[in-house]
Amino acid sequence: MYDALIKYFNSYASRPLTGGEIDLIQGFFTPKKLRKRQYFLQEGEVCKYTSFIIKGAMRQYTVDEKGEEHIIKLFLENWWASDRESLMNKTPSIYFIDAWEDTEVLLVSKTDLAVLIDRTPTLAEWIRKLDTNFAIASQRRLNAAISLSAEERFHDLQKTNPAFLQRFPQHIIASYLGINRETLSRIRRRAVKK
Amino acid sequence: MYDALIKYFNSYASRPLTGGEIDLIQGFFTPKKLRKRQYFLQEGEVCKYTSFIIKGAMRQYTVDEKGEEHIIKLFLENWWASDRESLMNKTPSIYFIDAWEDTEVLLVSKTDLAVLIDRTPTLAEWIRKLDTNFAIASQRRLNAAISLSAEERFHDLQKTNPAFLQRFPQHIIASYLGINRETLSRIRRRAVKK
DNA sequence: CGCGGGTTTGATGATGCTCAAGCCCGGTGG
DNA sequence: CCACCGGGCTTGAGCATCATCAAACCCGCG
Repeated sequence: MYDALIKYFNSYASRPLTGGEIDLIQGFFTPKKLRKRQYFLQEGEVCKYTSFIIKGAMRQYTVDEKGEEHIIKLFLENWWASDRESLMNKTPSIYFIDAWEDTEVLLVSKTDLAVLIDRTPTLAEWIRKLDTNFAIASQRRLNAAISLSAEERFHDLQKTNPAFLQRFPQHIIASYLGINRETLSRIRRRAVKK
Repeated sequence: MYDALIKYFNSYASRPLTGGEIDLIQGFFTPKKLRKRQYFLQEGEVCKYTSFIIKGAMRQYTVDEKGEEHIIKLFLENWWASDRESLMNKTPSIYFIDAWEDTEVLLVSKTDLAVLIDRTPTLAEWIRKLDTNFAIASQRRLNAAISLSAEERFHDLQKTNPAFLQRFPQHIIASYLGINRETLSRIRRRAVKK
């Protein structure tokens, strides 16, 4: 159950977690199962937990006045899903987060995570690296969104996150890329031809 | 010289910096002046320093095959400019960073900053908050880039970063928004009419 | 005065969106 | 076993938005 989490933390660590640390971590994370389409967070709620995905797939998105969903992020195994803004500031979220497949996660509250980070240097190291990686990825994705055409963005995604294409239907991918279903369909047709 | 920096750190702290800590910080940051158009970082270089802007304005951008600049970020006083990806991984940067006005910055190397964070809890607190804020801002900007039209993005910028409009010319703003100069010009004309 | 950097304007065209229809496929119920 | 339904994908026609190209303008400065 917790194996994936421990393995994940160790992959970021310069020294593996001790038995005591592992016990500590296990005490703070609680498992939860989400059915497909089940909300982890709804717009207007305050986000209470960060979730680590053991198995499954999730998405984070906004819904505009016309009822259209705009996918902000997609998550698979070994990713973290939460709305940090809502979590940090205790403000109502502007995002939805839900499961796209039946999903198993490990939950941890903001305060518990802070305690863990405080007590285990390995986790302090981890969160710094995670934040950095996130910053880097955001930068790159923003660059793609601003400077590439729809077609180029799709090919960029094929390179950087091919797994998404296997796990999410096309209309989700299209939204993630900021284009619409029909356009993506045409782009793919053109790509196959060559 | 260092006042702005100390004041800035204190604004993030739950307890003000002690005299000793201030001395420590001052020892690690070195002042530098950049003329307008002077590079802080060029594509292909490895980024060595993080710079804190005392006075002035900077921009971070990529240049595509056609020689077009795509503005990724804009910086003003009390912001931090660096390419974290290059800095962390010691890899050649894919970005340019330069001064848009004559600018004064305080430089700190990666290792020095790590030492500082290690020794002063206030800075450890600061970097966590900074990373979080950055994550939040990226999320929002990405959302804007994906789900808003050119016109909406401009009005969003007017709300969220009005200072940019005062300090940078329109073609820079246009690039930052991912649209071209002419389009921005027309958007503004329409906005004035109303 | 002329030059450079920046902005505006117009004409034209590509890119991507909207709307509408049809197809494919797996699941459900008569 | 077949009909039907829903979700997802494709296709086409027409249109809006935005980019491109070219020209002119504006203004501060040497």
